[in-house]
Amino acid sequence: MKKKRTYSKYAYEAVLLLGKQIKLNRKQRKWSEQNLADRVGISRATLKKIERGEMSPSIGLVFEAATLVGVNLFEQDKIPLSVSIKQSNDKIALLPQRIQTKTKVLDDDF
Amino acid sequence: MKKKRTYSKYAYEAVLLLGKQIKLNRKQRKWSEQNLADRVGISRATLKKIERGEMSPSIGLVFEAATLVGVNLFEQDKIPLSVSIKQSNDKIALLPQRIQTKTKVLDDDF
DNA sequence: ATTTAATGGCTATTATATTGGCCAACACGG
DNA sequence: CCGTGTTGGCCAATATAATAGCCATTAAAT
Repeated sequence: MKKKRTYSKYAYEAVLLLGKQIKLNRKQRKWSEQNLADRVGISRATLKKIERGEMSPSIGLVFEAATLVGVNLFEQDKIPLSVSIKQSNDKIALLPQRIQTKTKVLDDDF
Repeated sequence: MKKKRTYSKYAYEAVLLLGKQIKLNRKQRKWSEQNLADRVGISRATLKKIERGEMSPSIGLVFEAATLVGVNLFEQDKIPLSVSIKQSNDKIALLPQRIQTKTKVLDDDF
Protein backbone atom coordinates (compact mmCIF):
# COMPACT_ATOMS: atom_id res chain seq x y z
CA MET A 1 0.00 0.00 0.00
CA LYS A 2 1.26 3.37 -0.97
CA LYS A 3 1.26 6.33 1.28
CA LYS A 4 -0.27 9.18 -0.55
CA ARG A 5 1.43 12.46 -0.04
CA THR A 6 0.06 15.80 -1.06
CA TYR A 7 1.99 18.74 -2.35
CA SER A 8 0.98 22.29 -3.00
CA LYS A 9 0.34 23.31 -6.56
CA TYR A 10 3.30 25.66 -6.47
CA ALA A 11 5.65 22.87 -5.43
CA TYR A 12 4.36 20.63 -8.20
CA GLU A 13 4.87 23.33 -10.78
CA ALA A 14 8.31 24.26 -9.54
CA VAL A 15 9.50 20.66 -9.79
CA LEU A 16 7.92 20.28 -13.19
CA LEU A 17 9.48 23.48 -14.48
CA LEU A 18 12.90 22.41 -13.31
CA GLY A 19 12.47 19.09 -15.06
CA LYS A 20 11.42 20.79 -18.26
CA GLN A 21 14.39 23.10 -18.13
CA ILE A 22 16.73 20.17 -17.71
CA LYS A 23 15.17 18.40 -20.65
CA LEU A 24 15.34 21.53 -22.76
CA ASN A 25 18.96 22.23 -21.98
CA ARG A 26 19.90 18.60 -22.51
CA LYS A 27 18.37 18.68 -25.96
CA GLN A 28 19.99 21.96 -26.82
CA ARG A 29 23.30 20.33 -26.02
CA LYS A 30 22.28 17.36 -28.12
CA TRP A 31 22.75 14.91 -25.32
CA SER A 32 20.63 11.78 -25.24
CA GLU A 33 18.96 10.71 -22.04
CA GLN A 34 21.49 7.95 -21.65
CA ASN A 35 24.31 10.40 -22.21
CA LEU A 36 23.18 12.75 -19.47
CA ALA A 37 22.31 9.88 -17.17
CA ASP A 38 25.85 8.57 -17.54
CA ARG A 39 27.33 11.96 -16.78
CA VAL A 40 25.21 12.34 -13.67
CA GLY A 41 25.93 8.75 -12.71
CA ILE A 42 22.33 7.60 -12.57
CA SER A 43 20.08 5.29 -14.54
CA ARG A 44 18.08 6.44 -17.48
CA ALA A 45 14.92 5.55 -15.59
CA THR A 46 15.76 8.01 -12.87
CA LEU A 47 16.62 10.75 -15.31
CA LYS A 48 13.25 10.29 -16.92
CA LYS A 49 11.56 10.78 -13.60
CA ILE A 50 13.53 13.94 -13.13
CA GLU A 51 12.66 15.38 -16.53
CA ARG A 52 9.04 14.37 -16.07
CA GLY A 53 8.90 16.44 -12.92
CA GLU A 54 8.20 13.64 -10.49
CA MET A 55 8.48 14.53 -6.84
CA SER A 56 10.37 11.45 -5.73
CA PRO A 57 13.93 11.83 -7.03
CA SER A 58 16.45 13.15 -4.56
CA ILE A 59 17.22 16.83 -4.72
CA GLY A 60 20.90 16.04 -5.08
CA LEU A 61 20.41 14.11 -8.28
CA VAL A 62 18.03 16.68 -9.71
CA PHE A 63 20.31 19.59 -8.95
CA GLU A 64 23.31 17.72 -10.26
CA ALA A 65 21.54 17.04 -13.53
CA ALA A 66 20.50 20.66 -13.72
CA THR A 67 24.04 21.77 -13.06
CA LEU A 68 25.54 19.54 -15.72
CA VAL A 69 23.25 20.86 -18.44
CA GLY A 70 23.71 24.41 -17.27
CA VAL A 71 20.36 25.23 -15.72
CA ASN A 72 20.74 28.23 -13.50
CA LEU A 73 19.54 27.35 -10.05
CA PHE A 74 18.61 30.52 -8.21
CA GLU A 75 19.37 32.63 -11.29
CA GLN A 76 21.60 34.76 -9.16
CA ASP A 77 24.18 35.24 -11.85
CA LYS A 78 25.77 38.10 -10.03
CA ILE A 79 26.30 36.67 -6.57
CA PRO A 80 28.14 33.37 -6.08
CA LEU A 81 26.12 30.81 -4.19
CA SER A 82 28.74 30.71 -1.47
CA VAL A 83 28.10 34.36 -0.77
CA SER A 84 24.36 33.83 -0.64
CA ILE A 85 24.88 30.97 1.76
CA LYS A 86 26.93 33.20 4.00
CA GLN A 87 24.29 35.89 3.87
CA SER A 88 21.65 33.40 4.94
CA ASN A 89 23.86 32.23 7.75
CA ASP A 90 24.31 35.77 8.97
CA LYS A 91 20.59 36.41 8.95
CA ILE A 92 19.88 33.17 10.77
CA ALA A 93 22.45 34.08 13.39
CA LEU A 94 20.55 37.25 14.15
CA LEU A 95 17.41 35.35 15.02
CA PRO A 96 16.83 33.59 18.33
CA GLN A 97 18.30 30.13 18.24
CA ARG A 98 15.11 28.50 19.42
CA ILE A 99 11.51 29.13 18.71
CA GLN A 100 9.19 29.77 21.56
CA THR A 101 5.64 28.49 21.44
CA LYS A 102 3.30 29.88 23.98
CA THR A 103 1.59 26.68 24.90
CA LYS A 104 0.75 28.36 28.15
CA VAL A 105 -2.93 28.34 28.70
CA LEU A 106 -3.73 31.82 29.87
CA ASP A 107 -7.35 31.73 30.80
CA ASP A 108 -8.65 29.02 28.54
CA ASP A 109 -9.27 26.63 31.41
CA PHE A 110 -12.96 27.10 31.19
CA MET B 1 28.30 -0.86 2.03
CA LYS B 2 27.46 2.56 0.85
CA LYS B 3 27.75 3.67 -2.68
CA LYS B 4 29.48 6.96 -2.75
CA ARG B 5 28.09 9.48 -5.12
CA THR B 6 29.78 12.65 -6.17
CA TYR B 7 28.18 15.96 -6.88
CA SER B 8 29.54 19.13 -8.37
CA LYS B 9 30.37 21.96 -6.03
CA TYR B 10 27.64 24.08 -7.54
CA ALA B 11 25.01 21.44 -6.85
CA TYR B 12 26.17 21.10 -3.26
CA GLU B 13 25.99 24.81 -2.73
CA ALA B 14 22.62 25.18 -4.38
CA VAL B 15 21.09 22.51 -2.14
CA LEU B 16 22.74 24.01 0.89
CA LEU B 17 21.51 27.49 0.07
CA LEU B 18 17.98 26.26 -0.37
CA GLY B 19 18.15 24.54 2.99
CA LYS B 20 19.44 27.67 4.64
CA GLN B 21 16.70 29.74 3.11
CA ILE B 22 14.09 27.34 4.39
CA LYS B 23 15.55 27.45 7.86
CA LEU B 24 15.73 31.22 7.77
CA ASN B 25 12.16 31.67 6.64
CA ARG B 26 10.92 29.12 9.14
CA LYS B 27 12.56 31.01 11.96
CA GLN B 28 11.26 34.33 10.74
CA ARG B 29 7.81 32.84 10.94
CA LYS B 30 8.62 31.56 14.40
CA TRP B 31 7.84 27.99 13.49
CA SER B 32 9.66 25.21 15.28
CA GLU B 33 11.13 22.34 13.31
CA GLN B 34 8.34 20.10 14.50
CA ASN B 35 5.79 22.67 13.49
CA LEU B 36 7.04 22.92 9.93
CA ALA B 37 7.56 19.18 9.72
CA ASP B 38 3.93 18.67 10.67
CA ARG B 39 2.76 21.13 8.08
CA VAL B 40 4.81 19.43 5.38
CA GLY B 41 3.73 16.04 6.63
CA ILE B 42 7.21 14.69 7.27
CA SER B 43 9.28 13.73 10.27
CA ARG B 44 11.48 16.16 12.08
CA ALA B 45 14.48 14.06 11.11
CA THR B 46 13.78 14.59 7.45
CA LEU B 47 13.25 18.30 7.87
CA LYS B 48 16.61 18.54 9.55
CA LYS B 49 18.26 16.88 6.59
CA ILE B 50 16.55 19.36 4.32
CA GLU B 51 17.65 22.39 6.30
CA ARG B 52 21.16 20.98 6.62
CA GLY B 53 21.39 20.85 2.85
CA GLU B 54 21.77 17.10 2.50
CA MET B 55 21.48 15.72 -1.01
CA SER B 56 19.27 12.77 -0.17
CA PRO B 57 15.80 14.15 0.55
CA SER B 58 13.34 14.03 -2.29
CA ILE B 59 12.93 17.18 -4.29
CA GLY B 60 9.20 17.11 -3.68
CA LEU B 61 9.60 17.34 0.07
CA VAL B 62 12.25 20.02 -0.16
CA PHE B 63 10.22 22.16 -2.54
CA GLU B 64 7.10 21.67 -0.45
CA ALA B 65 8.89 22.84 2.65
CA ALA B 66 10.27 25.79 0.75
CA THR B 67 6.82 26.63 -0.53
CA LEU B 68 5.21 26.49 2.90
CA VAL B 69 7.67 28.92 4.42
CA GLY B 70 7.51 31.18 1.40
CA VAL B 71 10.87 30.64 -0.23
CA ASN B 72 10.68 31.83 -3.79
CA LEU B 73 11.68 29.01 -6.07
CA PHE B 74 12.94 30.41 -9.37
CA GLU B 75 12.45 33.97 -8.09
CA GLN B 76 10.43 34.68 -11.15
CA ASP B 77 7.92 36.77 -9.29
CA LYS B 78 6.52 38.23 -12.46
CA ILE B 79 5.75 35.14 -14.50
CA PRO B 80 3.58 32.36 -13.05
CA LEU B 81 5.33 29.02 -13.04
CA SER B 82 2.63 27.59 -15.27
CA VAL B 83 3.57 30.08 -17.95
CA SER B 84 7.24 29.26 -17.65
CA ILE B 85 6.40 25.59 -17.96
CA LYS B 86 4.51 26.28 -21.14
CA GLN B 87 7.36 28.30 -22.52
CA SER B 88 9.73 25.45 -21.87
CA ASN B 89 7.35 23.07 -23.55
CA ASP B 90 7.19 25.27 -26.59
CA LYS B 91 10.94 25.48 -26.84
CA ILE B 92 11.30 21.73 -26.44
CA ALA B 93 8.77 21.19 -29.18
CA LEU B 94 10.92 23.16 -31.58
CA LEU B 95 13.86 20.86 -31.07
CA PRO B 96 14.21 17.48 -32.74
CA GLN B 97 12.42 14.85 -30.75
CA ARG B 98 15.42 12.57 -30.64
CA ILE B 99 19.09 13.16 -30.28
CA GLN B 100 21.42 11.81 -32.85
CA THR B 101 24.82 10.53 -31.92
CA LYS B 102 27.22 10.06 -34.73
CA THR B 103 28.55 6.72 -33.72
CA LYS B 104 29.37 6.19 -37.33
CA VAL B 105 33.03 5.64 -37.84
CA LEU B 106 33.85 7.70 -40.84
CA ASP B 107 37.46 6.94 -41.56
CA ASP B 108 38.68 6.09 -38.13
CA ASP B 109 39.01 2.43 -38.93
CA PHE B 110 42.74 2.70 -39.06
C1' DA C 1 13.12 1.67 -47.59
C1' DT C 2 16.36 0.20 -44.32
C1' DT C 3 19.11 0.71 -40.35
C1' DT C 4 20.31 2.56 -36.05
C1' DA C 5 19.64 4.36 -31.86
C1' DA C 6 16.54 7.31 -28.88
C1' DT C 7 12.62 7.13 -26.30
C1' DG C 8 8.80 5.26 -23.33
C1' DG C 9 7.08 1.88 -20.43
C1' DC C 10 7.37 -2.02 -17.44
C1' DT C 11 9.14 -5.40 -13.60
C1' DA C 12 11.94 -7.52 -9.99
C1' DT C 13 15.69 -6.60 -7.11
C1' DT C 14 18.63 -3.85 -4.40
C1' DA C 15 19.86 0.38 -2.23
C1' DT C 16 18.44 4.12 0.27
C1' DA C 17 15.24 7.44 2.34
C1' DT C 18 11.92 8.16 5.89
C1' DT C 19 10.11 7.24 10.11
C1' DG C 20 9.44 7.00 15.15
C1' DG C 21 11.43 6.83 19.11
C1' DC C 22 14.62 8.00 22.56
C1' DC C 23 18.23 10.66 24.90
C1' DA C 24 21.08 14.71 26.06
C1' DA C 25 22.01 19.48 26.00
C1' DC C 26 20.47 23.88 26.49
C1' DA C 27 17.89 28.35 25.24
C1' DC C 28 14.29 30.92 26.48
C1' DG C 29 10.54 32.80 29.46
C1' DG C 30 8.68 33.08 33.78
C1' DC D 1 17.16 29.62 39.13
C1' DC D 2 13.37 26.34 37.11
C1' DG D 3 10.59 24.35 33.95
C1' DT D 4 9.43 23.66 29.43
C1' DG D 5 10.08 22.90 24.76
C1' DT D 6 13.58 23.22 21.01
C1' DT D 7 17.27 21.33 18.96
C1' DG D 8 20.72 17.74 17.64
C1' DG D 9 22.10 13.17 17.23
C1' DC D 10 21.50 8.26 16.86
C1' DC D 11 19.21 3.66 15.82
C1' DA D 12 16.23 -0.08 13.99
C1' DA D 13 12.19 -0.82 11.19
C1' DT D 14 9.75 0.07 7.12
C1' DA D 15 8.61 2.53 2.97
C1' DT D 16 10.22 4.03 -1.16
C1' DA D 17 13.68 5.30 -4.63
C1' DA D 18 17.06 3.70 -7.88
C1' DT D 19 18.75 0.22 -10.70
C1' DA D 20 19.29 -3.18 -14.47
C1' DG D 21 17.31 -5.13 -17.98
C1' DC D 22 14.13 -5.92 -21.42
C1' DC D 23 10.76 -4.90 -25.13
C1' DA D 24 8.19 -1.99 -28.46
C1' DT D 25 7.97 2.03 -30.99
C1' DT D 26 9.59 5.33 -34.04
C1' DA D 27 12.53 9.42 -35.34
C1' DA D 28 16.47 10.34 -37.82
C1' DA D 29 20.16 9.45 -41.19
C1' DT D 30 21.81 6.95 -45.11
